[in-house]
Amino acid sequence: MLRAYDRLAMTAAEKHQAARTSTSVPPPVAGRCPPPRGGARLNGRAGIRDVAAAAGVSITTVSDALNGKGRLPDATRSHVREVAERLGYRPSAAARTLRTGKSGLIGLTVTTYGEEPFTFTEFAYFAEMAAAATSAALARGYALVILPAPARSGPAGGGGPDVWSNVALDGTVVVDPSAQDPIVSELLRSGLPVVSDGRPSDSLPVAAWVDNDHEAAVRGILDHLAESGARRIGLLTGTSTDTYTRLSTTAYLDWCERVGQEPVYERYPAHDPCAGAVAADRLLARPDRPDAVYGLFDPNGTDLLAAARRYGLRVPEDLLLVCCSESPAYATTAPPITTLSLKPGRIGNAVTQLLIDAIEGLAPARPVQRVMPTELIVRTSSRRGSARTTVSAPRAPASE
Amino acid sequence: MLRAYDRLAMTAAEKHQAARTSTSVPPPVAGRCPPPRGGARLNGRAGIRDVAAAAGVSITTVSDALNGKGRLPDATRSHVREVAERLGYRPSAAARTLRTGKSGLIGLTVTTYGEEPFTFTEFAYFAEMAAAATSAALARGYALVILPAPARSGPAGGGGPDVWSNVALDGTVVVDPSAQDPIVSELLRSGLPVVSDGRPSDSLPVAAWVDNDHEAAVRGILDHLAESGARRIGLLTGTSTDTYTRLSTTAYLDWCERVGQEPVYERYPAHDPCAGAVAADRLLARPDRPDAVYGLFDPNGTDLLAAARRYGLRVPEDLLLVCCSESPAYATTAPPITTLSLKPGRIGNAVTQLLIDAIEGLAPARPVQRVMPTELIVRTSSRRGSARTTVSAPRAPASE
DNA sequence: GCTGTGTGCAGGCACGGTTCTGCACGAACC
DNA sequence: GGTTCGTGCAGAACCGTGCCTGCACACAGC
Repeated sequence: MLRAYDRLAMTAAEKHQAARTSTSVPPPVAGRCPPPRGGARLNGRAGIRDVAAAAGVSITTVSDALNGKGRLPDATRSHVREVAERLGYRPSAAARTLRTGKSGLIGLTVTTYGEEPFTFTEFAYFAEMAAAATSAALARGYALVILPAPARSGPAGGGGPDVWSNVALDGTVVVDPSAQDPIVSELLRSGLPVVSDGRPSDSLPVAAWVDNDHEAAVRGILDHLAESGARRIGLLTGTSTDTYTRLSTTAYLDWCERVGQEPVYERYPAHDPCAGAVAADRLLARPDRPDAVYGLFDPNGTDLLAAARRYGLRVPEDLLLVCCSESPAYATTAPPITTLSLKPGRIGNAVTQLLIDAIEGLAPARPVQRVMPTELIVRTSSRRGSARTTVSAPRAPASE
Repeated sequence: MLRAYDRLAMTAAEKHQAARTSTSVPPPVAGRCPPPRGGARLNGRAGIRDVAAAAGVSITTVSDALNGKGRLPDATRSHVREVAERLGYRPSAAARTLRTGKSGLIGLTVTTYGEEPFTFTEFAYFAEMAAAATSAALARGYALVILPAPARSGPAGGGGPDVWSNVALDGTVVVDPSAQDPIVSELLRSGLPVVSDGRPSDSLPVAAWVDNDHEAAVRGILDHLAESGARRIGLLTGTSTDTYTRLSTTAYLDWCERVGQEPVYERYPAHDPCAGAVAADRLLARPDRPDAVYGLFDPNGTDLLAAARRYGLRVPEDLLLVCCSESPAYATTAPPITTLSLKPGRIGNAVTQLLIDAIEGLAPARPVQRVMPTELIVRTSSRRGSARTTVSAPRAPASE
C-alpha cells in the first residue's frame, strides 16, 4: 500500500518536475524572469509552490491537503502536512483574503471627541466592552481591529493616510453611531455587515443592534432613590445628543412629570473631565438643591462626593448618590457609592456574536434588536434609614 | 487644451475597448468566462478595471493617478479621481497587501492566564497601554490588532482556527514575552519586526524593547517608606516568573540586604484575584508583622486596606501602604493610597513608535533599549508625621 | 530627414493562494 | 470487452492591484 503510494508519488514528482522545467523556461523565448523563479522568493519564506515541489505533488493537492478538502488518501494528506511543517510553510493571509474575500477581521469604531481614538469619559465602559468583543471574536476565529471615527465632522479630516481603506474588513461594530457619520454610511453602502452598540437612527439600516434599556434603568434608579426617602432628585447629564444621554434625560423628565417633581438638572459637555466637577458643584449650589442625585457619567460619583464635602453635606444622610460607572473603585470610596453598571462585557460579547452571525450568513432577514439588562449595585450612598440590601456588589473586580 | 485632452481620451477609450473585446473573447476559443467578465464582480463594487474603462484610460493610469505616482498631467489625474469618486471606487486592501507586502496592520499580544485574551490582574495597565498603542499606530497610518497568546503552554492548543495565520501583520508588539513562547519565536524566525514591552530574555533577538526601571522604582518606594518612618517594610509579590515580578522582588531583597532588614513578603498567584486578598491577610497576620507594605499588583491596595481594617490597624498611623496601580480610584479611598504608576500610556506609545520605525526601515542596526520613568503618586497612606508633600496627584483621571 | 529626448500612457507579469474542471486509471458490471 | 463509475490528482483560471517595460508621438537639433 505504502509502496504503491511511493511509486505513485515518484511518478508524479517526475511528471511535475518535467512540466515545471519545460514550462518555466520556454527555450526560444527571450530570457526574462529576473529571479530564477525556482528558488524561494516570498521574502525568504516557503510558498505553496515550494511545498508542492518538495512533496512531489501539485499545488492543488497541497492546498487540499492542508485545508482538509478534496478527495485525498490519508497517506498523501499526512505526507504533504509533514513536508509543509518541515519547510516552515505559512500560507499568506493576504493571498487567501484576496481569493476568498474573507479576511477574518472585524472593525470596532466609536465616535470620538478630540484626539483620543475613543470616548475618554467612557473609557472604562469602552475598555471593558472592547475586551469582551476581542475575546468573543477570537473565540470564533476572528481578530478585532480598532479603527478611528472621522475627526469630528469638520473639513480637516483625520491626519495621515486613511486607515479604513487599508484594512480588509468582514464587518464592523459601531459604538453609538450617528446618522450622519460618513464612515457608517459608506460601510452600509458597500454592503458590509454593520452591527451597532446603541440604538441607531432609523435611517441606518444596520444588520443588528444591541443596547441597554436605558429608560427602564433610569426609572429603576429614581424609584430606588425615592424609596430611600429622596424628595427632590437631581440629574447630572451631558450636552451631547448621543442616544444614551438623550434617552436617559428624557426618562428622567418623564419620571419627574409622572410623580409631580420639578426637574433639577445640570448639563455639561461630557468629554471634558473638568466640566463635570464644575457641573456637580453647580447642581449642589442651586437654591432648589436636590437631596439625591443621579450622575450619568463615570466620574460624576467622585465629583459629586467632593462637591458634597465642600458644602458640608453628609452622604447618605443629607444627600443620596448614584452614578453610572463600571469602576469597582466605587466599592471602596468613603462612603461606597451606588452605581449602575451597563454590563459592557455582555454587550461587547453580544454585538460581536451578532456581527459574526451576519458575516457568516446565519442572520435572519429582519435586523435583530437585543435589549440587555443593566445592574444596579446598591451601596451605602443610596441607603438611608433601614439598610435595605437589594443587590450586593462583588467585593473584588468582577471577572465577568 | 482640454479639447485636445478629450480627443485623446476618446481615442484611448476606443482603443482600450477594442483591446478589451478582442482579448477577453478570443473568437475561436470555446465559451468560458461564466460571468460575462465585463460587468461588476467584486461583490457588486467597482474595481480598478471599471474605473479605467469608465475614465477611458488604462489600469496603470488609474493606479498612478490615485497613488500620485507616474508621469501624468494634472488633467488626467483629476479626471481619473473624479471618475473613481463617482463610481464609489475603493481599492481592495487585500490585493494591495498581496502586491506590496505591507498590510498596515500591527499585532499586539500578551501572555495570558486562563480564558481572557490578556492578563486580568493588569487589566488597567493593559487597557491604557493598548489604548495608547492604538492611538500611536493610527496616527502613523497603521491599525492595531489584538491577538491571543497560545493557551498556556499545554498541549491543548487554543480553541478554533488559528487567528495568527489569518492576519497579515507588518510587525508585532509583544507584552512581557517569555523565552519559550512559540508564537514569538515563530515571529522572529519569519523575519517580522518584533518589539517588546518588558525586557526580553537574551535569547529573543527583538528589534527593540521598552521597559520601566523597575529596580529603581522599588528602591524609590522603599526609601520613601523608610523616610516616612517605616522600620520593617513588607512586600506583596507574585509567584509568576515574568520580568516585572522577578526584577521587583530582587530589588526588594537587595534593598533589605543593604539596609539590614529581614525580608518580609508573601507570594501569591497574581492572576487569581481572591488569592490576593488572602495573601494580604497572611502578610498582616505574621508574627513579624511589617509596619509598611508595598504591593506589586493593582488590587493589593484595597485588599491591604481591608485586611488592615480587620486587624484594627490604622493607615497610615500603624501601617504605611503603597501599591502599583494605574487606577485613579486610589485617590478617593479612605484614606487615599499612594500608588506607583508605570505610565503605561507612554510605554504603549513608545513601543509602537519603535515598531513602526523598524517596519519602515528607520531602525538602527543595534536593538533599541528604552527605559521609561515611573511616577510615584504620594497620598495619605504613606505620609506620617510631618505631611511631606512630594508629588501631588491630579484630582481627576489624568488625561495622559 | 534622421536621430535624440522627453512625455503620456498601455501591456502584461507578478503577488500567493483557492477552486472549478477534467484527465487518467483501476475496478466493477452487463 | 466496452461502458460506467469512482478515485486521485494536475491544470489553469481567477482574485485586484502595483509596477516594470516599452511603444507612440511630438518636438528639437544637425
